[in-house]
Amino acid sequence: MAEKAQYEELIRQFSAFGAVKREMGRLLPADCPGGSAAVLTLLGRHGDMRMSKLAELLAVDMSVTSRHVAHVAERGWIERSPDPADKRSRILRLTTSGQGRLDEIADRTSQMLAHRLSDWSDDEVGQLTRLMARLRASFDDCRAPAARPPAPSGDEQSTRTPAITT
Amino acid sequence: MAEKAQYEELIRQFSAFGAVKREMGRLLPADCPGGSAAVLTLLGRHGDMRMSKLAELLAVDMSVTSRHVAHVAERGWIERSPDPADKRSRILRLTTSGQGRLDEIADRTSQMLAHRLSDWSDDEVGQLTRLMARLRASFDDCRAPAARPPAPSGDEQSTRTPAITT
DNA sequence: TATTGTTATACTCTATAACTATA
DNA sequence: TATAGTTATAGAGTATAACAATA
Repeated sequence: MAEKAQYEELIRQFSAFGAVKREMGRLLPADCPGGSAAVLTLLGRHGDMRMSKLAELLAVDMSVTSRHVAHVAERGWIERSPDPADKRSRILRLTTSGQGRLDEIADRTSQMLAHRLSDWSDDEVGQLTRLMARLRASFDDCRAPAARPPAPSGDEQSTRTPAITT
Repeated sequence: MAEKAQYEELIRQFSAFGAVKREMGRLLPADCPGGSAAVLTLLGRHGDMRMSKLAELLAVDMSVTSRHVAHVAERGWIERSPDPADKRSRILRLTTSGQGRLDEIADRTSQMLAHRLSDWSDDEVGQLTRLMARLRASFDDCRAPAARPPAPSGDEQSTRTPAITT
């Protein structure tokens, strides 16, 4: 358990991280903004999946996912096939064209990082990756533990807006 | 120097970090969005400063800084006094009210981190903080590097993508 | 002519809510 | 009634460009 000053310093780094994120975004192709790149990356990483699964991996609302997916589908980078097991669902699949786009993006961003982090050791890059993954996990875990959050309004975090309750 | 796969994994963590950032943003007061909180934090941390200095610390365009500053000034959290040395400039200063607001925000965010990172050691929090600070520095440094990186030898126009050929 | 700061405009990302079509 | 996905709307953040006042 760290001290308050340490948390405040960490929070400042969180805030400053936006500059890094924007710098990365600048080298994306004009027709492939960050949201589209994230969709391609996750489909390339985890293979075919449904909208709901993708929304969970993106950690955004399904409505947001739907827009990003529509954008990449319009450009032919993914296909949406009906799910035979559930006709409400759609299975997302990377096309050959989408794979090419993904490769291009991965090349650009990797080269950029290789340049920017040229004086980082292999181990340091790994450390940052691990710590950020754990950070994300620590935030995800706090969904159901019996702690005492300051605002006990009793709602579960979901990837989508609740349905109407009438 | 790390391998490409390692960079790609790091990039995925960058993308996923958005969820953490949004989670933090949710506990900010309704009248104090992230941009305002950042202004208060930096003024509290570094003391009085001019717009241009604040823009540099925020790592955003001055036009963006101007909007954030206007927002907090309207609420009486900072004061903008004319700079006697340069009448184009304005000196920004945290008011008592603004300091109170800042304390409240720092309390909330620190408590939240203390809760989420309750199983992190003091040293781990420090490591993440240091690595993120270094990451930011590594990006800042690459503004005018006269060095010749090994990968790109003759290819230009990596940042700017031509318009879509409809 | 250059710099400091402001404002207008546009674009991206996000969440909420309402809607459809299935289950 | 509940779930999967879509769409409409609104809010926050950002960058570019045009502008005013001053250097």
